[in-house]
Amino acid sequence: MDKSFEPGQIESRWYAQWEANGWFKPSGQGEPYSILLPPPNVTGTLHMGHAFQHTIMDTLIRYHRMRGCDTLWQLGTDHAGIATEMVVNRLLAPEGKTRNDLGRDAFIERVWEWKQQSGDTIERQMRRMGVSGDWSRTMFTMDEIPSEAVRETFVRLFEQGLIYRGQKLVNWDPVLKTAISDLEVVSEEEDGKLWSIRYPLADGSDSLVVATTRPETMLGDVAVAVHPEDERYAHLVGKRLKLPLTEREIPIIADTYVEREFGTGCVKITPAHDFNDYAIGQRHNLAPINIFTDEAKINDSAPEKYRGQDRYAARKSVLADLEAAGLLVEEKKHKLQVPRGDRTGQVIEPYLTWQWFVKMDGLAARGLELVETGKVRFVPENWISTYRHWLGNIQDWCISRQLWWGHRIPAWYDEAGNAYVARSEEDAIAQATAKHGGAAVTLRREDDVLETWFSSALWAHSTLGWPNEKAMAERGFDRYLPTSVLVTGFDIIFFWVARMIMLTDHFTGQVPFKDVYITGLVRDKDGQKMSKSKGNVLDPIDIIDGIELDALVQKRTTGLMKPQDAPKIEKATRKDYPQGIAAYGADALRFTFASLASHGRDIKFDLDRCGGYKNFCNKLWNAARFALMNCEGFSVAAGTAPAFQTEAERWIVARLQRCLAEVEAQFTAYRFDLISQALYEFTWNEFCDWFLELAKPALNGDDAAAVASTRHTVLYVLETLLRALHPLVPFITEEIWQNIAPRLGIATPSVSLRPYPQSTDLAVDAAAEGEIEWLKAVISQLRRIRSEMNLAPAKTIPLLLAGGSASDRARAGKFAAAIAFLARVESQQWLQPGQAEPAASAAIIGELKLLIPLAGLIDVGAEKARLAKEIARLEGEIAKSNAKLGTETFVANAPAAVVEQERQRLADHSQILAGLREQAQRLAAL
RNA sequence: GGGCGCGUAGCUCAGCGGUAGAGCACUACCUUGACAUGGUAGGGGUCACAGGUUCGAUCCCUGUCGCGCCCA
Repeated sequence: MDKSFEPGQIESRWYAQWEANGWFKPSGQGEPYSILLPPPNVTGTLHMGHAFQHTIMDTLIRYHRMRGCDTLWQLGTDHAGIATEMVVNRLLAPEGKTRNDLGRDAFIERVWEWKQQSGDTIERQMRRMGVSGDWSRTMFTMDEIPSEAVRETFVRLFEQGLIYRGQKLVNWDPVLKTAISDLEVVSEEEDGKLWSIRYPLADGSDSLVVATTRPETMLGDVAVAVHPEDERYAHLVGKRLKLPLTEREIPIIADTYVEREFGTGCVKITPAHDFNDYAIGQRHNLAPINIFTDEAKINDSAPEKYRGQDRYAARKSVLADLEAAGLLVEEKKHKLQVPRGDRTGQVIEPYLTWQWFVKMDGLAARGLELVETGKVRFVPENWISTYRHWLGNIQDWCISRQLWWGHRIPAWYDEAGNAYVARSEEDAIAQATAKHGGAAVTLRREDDVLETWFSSALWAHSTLGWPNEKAMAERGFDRYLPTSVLVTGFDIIFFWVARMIMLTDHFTGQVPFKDVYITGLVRDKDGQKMSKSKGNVLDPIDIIDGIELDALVQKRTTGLMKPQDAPKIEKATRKDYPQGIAAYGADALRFTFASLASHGRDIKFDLDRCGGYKNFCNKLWNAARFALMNCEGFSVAAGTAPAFQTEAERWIVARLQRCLAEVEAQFTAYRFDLISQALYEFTWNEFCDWFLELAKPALNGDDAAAVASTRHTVLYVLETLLRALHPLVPFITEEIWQNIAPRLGIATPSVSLRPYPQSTDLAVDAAAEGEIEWLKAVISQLRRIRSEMNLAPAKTIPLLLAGGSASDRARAGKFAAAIAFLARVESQQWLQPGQAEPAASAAIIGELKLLIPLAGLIDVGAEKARLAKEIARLEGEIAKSNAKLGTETFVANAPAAVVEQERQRLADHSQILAGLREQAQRLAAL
């Protein structure tokens, strides 16, 4: 093995072998354990959020696979309607073409070409992360099986009366010219203006003033509303206004929606262009007037002079005309919430269109019930309230999108506009013919497609073959549904988790998954969301492979929506990463993600932390080198248990047992941070820092049995540890394991095929733990004296031991070699009772006194100061204990064990204090 | 306005009714033979603030302040 761990050389090699051997496929044996991959955009690239979640899923899958489960990790990709269509639109732009120039079929052809070309990028990147899913059964949402599921679902829901077509106000992206979901609209505060406009009464007797941030929409006003209890306007309610710039008259109505304090207390009502106004319009039976085209230009419902103007041009014209008419009262600055599409960044227009909807009330009630009754469990469980809140206030789900890329809605229209929903065109024709009394009809297929989340909502059962019985049998529908756990972010609880729960239950009677583990969102180290426009994006692959500064700057500053931000981003990048990014390797990155996966909602990613875990990998690597160097020519037959000859061996096994018990418990609790912490601490602080150090004198000692046993135990514990770590850091553990396993006679081809170590496999020897804790205390005390007395590390010291119990004497004898080696002690000698102590630096452990003679080594003044400090500390502790034990209520009310513990602490501290005081007096007498 | 959550070491975060922890950063010493991506020792916290419950509160309750996110 090389002197240091170099991740790049080993990762690709092992991954290829694992995959080629088919080890990621379900074994078909054991208890089923399955996970659905939230399908990433097929033409996208891997980002930190994916890398994080994939790490969690892979760790769970590898853990359960090693525990003998029949593990299925269902992989797949999503067609991502809007996102993909936009990318292809952008590709067409340089050719000077739009999708309409190509026509539907040719455009879709181009999308498939693009998918062909870029579609495996993210899958390649997932392999770099070590993702051990079953690639052989990966699915794409536009494949035949999920497409059939989509058609079948749509038709059945329609037949059940749960899908309908209706005209409603939706969020409209006027550039993409499609409806988008509420959840794809991001409202942020922006600088705008508030205009006050005077509306005269129709009879000319009076006027009132409305305030608006969108004056152009006045062309579609159908009323002005005031608060019913607003005395200022009470006399006007019911009267009519003459709407400026148009010839229309509109009523003044009263509605409690109006906030009296806002603006003038008069609100213009434009039902076709505002969600609140739409609701008011319905309450007051006012027909909406739509004044926009699908591109947000003024349409023919408005006075002629404004027709064809873009919404912002129209705003200018309207304001100019109002000004000219003397009706513009005021213009002032105003902050307002502006809704923008999260894909395009365009200002979204509430827009009245015909769309397809799923009725949600019944489905939502059932979805709620499944979670409330624990059929689906949220981890952490407080996410239930988010889920509950959304389902409790749910609106019907608008599923149609005016796009071309996606599942085309299986509906056909006749010339009269009647819709026929059917599994095929033949069925639709048959329905239409029947309706028309057998007369031949011409049908036109619905142009719209379904929104992407519609197919994702079926993902749990469609990937298992539903509704095709043959496919269901082949893919293990009965075996793997419900899946074991869904790992996903809280941002898509609504988009995806809730819809999957509702639809999988509705069509299969099963929940899609038993647990939902909700992860936090990966942010940068300052808690900022990572985004291209902020220029703080990290690419997981760059962390694995490393990247030069210039290349990183280049990456971050190209393709920006606002190219003017490039200098700022470049500057920040050069400051944050003056050396670029080093290659940390996939294992370090995975371990970092695991250790950050506490149950919070933000994961602040700090590269320094990743550096720490790369060092951890190197530590493990070198521990293995040590083991191999000391085991040359040593091997045992398969299945031979170590003899655990020495206390140190029995101690490390006991510590390993406790570590494994912790890991088991934390896997159950989905606490990957605590899993990684337990393994990190065991590996570094116990195995490396103490066991391997204690092994050195044992391996170099004269006791042949101890040498053999220690060698065996080093290998045994290391092999067990590698198995325990494998689900988190698969590459490095495989590489090391391949070197270790043959020494133990293990012929298994991969660590991933070995059983996960269980705490119950190992014995805890409490006596050995006590012995080694004593030894650690002695060595720590001696090291502390050495350090505080400024003794050079290489300098050896003589040690005198005084007092002490029989067990102290036995232990000192037994561990003489370890003490000599680890504390650099050249001689060890017991003072006889009554024998005078020389001037010395001292430490006390229970009844035992450790003395390092001053002669030539130690400065008396320094030792006095050291003692004084330690005495003061102990006095503080003792005072605290005394105060507690002196409180009657404490002794009376606290649990006996707590009181006893406090007494013991007082006794221990007092004993040490007495010894140190005696020592201080002795020095004072010199 | 409604809801959820968070304020613990310089930074990122665990913890949780009974002696405040980790990683990184920091200080001193050390290139000894697994590892300087390292070793040894060390410094650093009135656990946001104020009340309350309790023998005992960083932890439970209430309020205040500050900061996020989601929904209106």
